[in-house]
Amino acid sequence: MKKEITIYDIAADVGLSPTTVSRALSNHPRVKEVTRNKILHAAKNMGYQSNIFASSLRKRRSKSIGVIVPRLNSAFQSSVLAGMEKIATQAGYNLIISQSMESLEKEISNTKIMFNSRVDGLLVSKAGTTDNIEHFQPFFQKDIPVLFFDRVPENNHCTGVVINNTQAIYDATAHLIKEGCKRIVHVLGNLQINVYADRLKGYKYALMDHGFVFNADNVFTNELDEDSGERIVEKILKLNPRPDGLLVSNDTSAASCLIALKKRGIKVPEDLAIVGFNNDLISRMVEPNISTINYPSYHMGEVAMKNLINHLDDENQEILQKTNTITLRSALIIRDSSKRRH
Amino acid sequence: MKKEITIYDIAADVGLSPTTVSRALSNHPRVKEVTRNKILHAAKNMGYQSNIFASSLRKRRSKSIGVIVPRLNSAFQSSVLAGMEKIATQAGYNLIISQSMESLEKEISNTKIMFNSRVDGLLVSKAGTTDNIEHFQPFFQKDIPVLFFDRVPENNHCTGVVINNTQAIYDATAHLIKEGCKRIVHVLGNLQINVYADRLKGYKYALMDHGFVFNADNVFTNELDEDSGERIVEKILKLNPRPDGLLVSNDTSAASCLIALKKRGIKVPEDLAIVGFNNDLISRMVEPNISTINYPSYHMGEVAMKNLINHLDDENQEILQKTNTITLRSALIIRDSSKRRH
DNA sequence: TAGAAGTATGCAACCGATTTCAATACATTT
DNA sequence: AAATGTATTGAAATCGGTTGCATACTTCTA
Repeated sequence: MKKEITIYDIAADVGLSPTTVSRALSNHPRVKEVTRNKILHAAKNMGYQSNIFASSLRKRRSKSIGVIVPRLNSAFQSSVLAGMEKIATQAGYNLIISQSMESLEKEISNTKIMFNSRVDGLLVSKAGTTDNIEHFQPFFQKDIPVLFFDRVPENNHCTGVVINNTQAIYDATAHLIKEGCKRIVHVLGNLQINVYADRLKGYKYALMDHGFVFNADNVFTNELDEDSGERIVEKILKLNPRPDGLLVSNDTSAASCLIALKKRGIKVPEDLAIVGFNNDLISRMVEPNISTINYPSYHMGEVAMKNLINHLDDENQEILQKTNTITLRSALIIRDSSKRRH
Repeated sequence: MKKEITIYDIAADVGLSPTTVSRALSNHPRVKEVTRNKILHAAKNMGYQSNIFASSLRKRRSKSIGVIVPRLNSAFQSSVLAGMEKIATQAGYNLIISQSMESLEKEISNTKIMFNSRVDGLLVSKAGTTDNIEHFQPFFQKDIPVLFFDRVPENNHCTGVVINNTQAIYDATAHLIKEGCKRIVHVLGNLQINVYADRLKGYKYALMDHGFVFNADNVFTNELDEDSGERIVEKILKLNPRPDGLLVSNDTSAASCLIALKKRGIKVPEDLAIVGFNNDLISRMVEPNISTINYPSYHMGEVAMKNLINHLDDENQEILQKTNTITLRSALIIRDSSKRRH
């Protein structure tokens, strides 16, 4: 392997000490302008490349941030990541990304790797089965900031960036009621996840506030994947009286339901009104367009990263410690799949 | 900050030298079984955490791999990344990910960052405007393997993982012809990108082989985003005679076209048959389902990462150097949007 | 039993940038 | 001209793990 150019080589070249070279390269003010230029020039000429390992070893920080998501190949998550990457790069941080595959075990293992990689901060959206946060203890102990997004732990020691899931589904439910729905089915994912637990609350509250009685039979816990529609619709058809409103916690599943319904000749929204969640591309592409909750995913990535980095750079640790939750604005988007009045 | 536990602390604790501790921790064979166990035990007890900076500095490798994609928030890319992450994690490599936003400038800057981060290898899908690969020179010079995927440079010094884009569109075109289409429009992205240039070839060859004359008016270069349908359909309607086949280089755009066509009362596939590309979720969800090319994105991520890591681990550098291109199987999936015969 | 061969451990020199403390050079003030 | 202050620079220790070479200790062979 070719020899690397180090600050010592530069120092020898320009006849100064490594100390001065180091200072010049990091724009330390206590180096004469002329000297600095001479050094920068030599560095460029010699093809100098700073060694981040040496630097990180000495400075005890890596200038990198870890991100753990349940799955990389999800429209929502990749949009969040895009927002994070933008901010991180701007601020000179690297992004180390891994996925937990919705498994607590993998999440623990990923957390360890991130810790060993000495990330300066960690951003996490929990796996479905994660019910404790023991495995983040090493981070807490070393005061390495951990910030959760979307799926946050119940524990309120942790800072999280979220939307108001309860409110969002409250609004969606109220909307369906206003459209004349009498029996609304709510389909959601694993209730261990705050996101879904909160939404269920919103559904209940809205029913209550509008004089409806909550009925557990109308709540389905389900995978929300591409094929879920068939299973969900089968269940719906077994209910008597037949539901006339459907609230699905993700647009992919909502679209899948829509297709399954149409296949059976059930009209949307006339026979059954649908509202999805996320405002994914798919909600705008199927027919009828699916009403949904706009989830500002890209923005969530930006906000989460910005907060974490602010915390790191300004050394005003307290801000994040005192902040408990950052709630982003989400909004109901009404489209044809739920318009039953004229 | 609390003091870190180092191998020196462990050494002092068990009454051995740091050398032996280091060897024991990295499973070096020249340490007695008993000694090793004693050391591992102490390490665990004392809460030892290896310092990768010190290790990387000395060993001159980072155990991390860089990935540069045009955009993170794309169904295709995020699926590729998911495949890469799986393999990388299994092999003990970290993933440092960044996006070029389709800009050469950002790609260059990202490349520099990756180089400075001393990734052990680099995986790249080129930005649209990238027409040279000068900026990877530092990697080539230092013999750090760079592997391209999907969007690869023309230059055939580089190893790439791709599908046979020419064949894919050839098949799609031939299919449309077989379905009775006489005038087929092909919509694709920036022709600087090999992916689209190759597809255009496939389109031309297929026309030729079936006795059609290629007509440049039938080729549109376009953004292939969610809103592209309106613009594309407007252009189509200006053509005379009216086209009866549409080959769109991405499913999002194909779906967008489908919607724009339906809005105008043009029947798919009767008046106009459509074939998309990628086999994204959306192609299966719209009505009619869109015929498309199955692009094995997850698999591409796995294969690319596996090859890169093999190369790194086995030290048999030659394999990758001698491999020019790895082509994955893609296949035409025929759905309702292009079935015109009974 | 001497000598060879092998096994287990340690010494000390790295890897390359940063930073504390101190020294020197230079400018300004009285 | 002396004193004080300020701007530049440098020596050396440090971050923590790895590794070539040396040494001590076993075991085996002739």
